[in-house]
Amino acid sequence: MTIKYLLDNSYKPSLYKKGDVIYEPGAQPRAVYFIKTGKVRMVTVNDDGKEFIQGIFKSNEYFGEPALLVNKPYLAYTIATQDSEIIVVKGEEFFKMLKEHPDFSMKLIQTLSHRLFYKSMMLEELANEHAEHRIRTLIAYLFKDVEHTQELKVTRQQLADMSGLRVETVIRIIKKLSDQKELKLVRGKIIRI
Amino acid sequence: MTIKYLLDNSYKPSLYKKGDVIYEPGAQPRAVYFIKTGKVRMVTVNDDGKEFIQGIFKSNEYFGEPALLVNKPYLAYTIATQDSEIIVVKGEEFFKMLKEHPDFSMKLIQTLSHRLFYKSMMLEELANEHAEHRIRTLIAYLFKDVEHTQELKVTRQQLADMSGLRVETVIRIIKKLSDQKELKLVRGKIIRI
DNA sequence: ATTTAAGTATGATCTGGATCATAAATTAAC
DNA sequence: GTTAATTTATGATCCAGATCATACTTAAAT
Repeated sequence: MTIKYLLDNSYKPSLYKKGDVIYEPGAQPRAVYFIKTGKVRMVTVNDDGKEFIQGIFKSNEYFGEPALLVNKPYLAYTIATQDSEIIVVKGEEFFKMLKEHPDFSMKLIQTLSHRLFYKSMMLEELANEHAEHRIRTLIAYLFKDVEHTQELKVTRQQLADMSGLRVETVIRIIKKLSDQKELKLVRGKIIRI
Repeated sequence: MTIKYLLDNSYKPSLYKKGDVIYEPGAQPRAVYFIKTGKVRMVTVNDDGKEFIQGIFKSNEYFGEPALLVNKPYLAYTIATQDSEIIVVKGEEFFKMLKEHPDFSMKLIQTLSHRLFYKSMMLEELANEHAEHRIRTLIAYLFKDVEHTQELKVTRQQLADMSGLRVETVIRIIKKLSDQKELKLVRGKIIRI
């Protein structure tokens, strides 16, 4: 719906190549980003260079609004994980869209609520649960998102970066879950059971 | 603004006593809660009974919208931490408010964005940072909220429940921060320096 | 004013997951 | 199709923070 609106109104997408940084922490937000095609990851990086994946966004989704809306510098990097076409909508235009399209405004509220749900869930996991529980929850969540496919297209490293664990730990746990027949491994890929 | 609107329109608050549970995880959301007076804490509880504080809400704030907006069962308990007057606004009325008051809708978007910011910050901390860093960040954040007062009115247990650490660990770290003159302790209370 | 409860304090021990190291298997690039 | 780069795999060691135990201090009930 919203992407359609943007396309219909002849917004031209910018092209980002795999690995390109769309914005960095500390930068002042001036726009909202609608993904026409491609995929990005939003990551915070600590002093040791360890990444934490705050979110993954794909085509027909948008990102970067919260910082713009509260007018605070970005906390995270947003990086294209593959070549992507992204429509960059200037702040004023975005606010205008919100004002003139109450249904879009409502949609945004729901989107933000969804993200809050995910973050609340992960906070609980990181605060209170052990590695195995975290990975179980995360995998269940990721599978819910792709009901048609049986295979998860995430690496162990990505799971680690989403759960605050280390690759080795994730690898060991997935192996264990596979031994316990909670999932299947085919050539390293995680298959739902 | 919003509370004023509700009061002007003669909404009657419900009374909750300290310790009362306003809603529980699993329950289907039917309302949004505006705090007239008092304070509540929103907590998730794991299988071992360990609490994680997802948020604290005080007078003139509201809570419970995300679950209503995405129409999913609550994830957390919300519990009055002191006697509170709370205006319970039914779902339909809340949606009506959103429709009829675009400025309120905009305010909500900003509120949700703020909460996302906080949760992103804490996720990064819990995923990547050690105990001392977590407590430093959390204390700085809490102090920012009360610019006038010099004393933090949170217990070590609350800090533990917000940071995913144990009381003993929090106590030791605060002692250390005090030794390093990063804060002052007066009768156990944390004072800004 | 006293009892009771909640919060702070500190030492000793234990452990889950990090870290380090090394190699095999997949996938991507040329 | 071969080389290079990721990703997966597995063992050995280490350590931050959890856990357990016990005591003291401050605040809240009665």
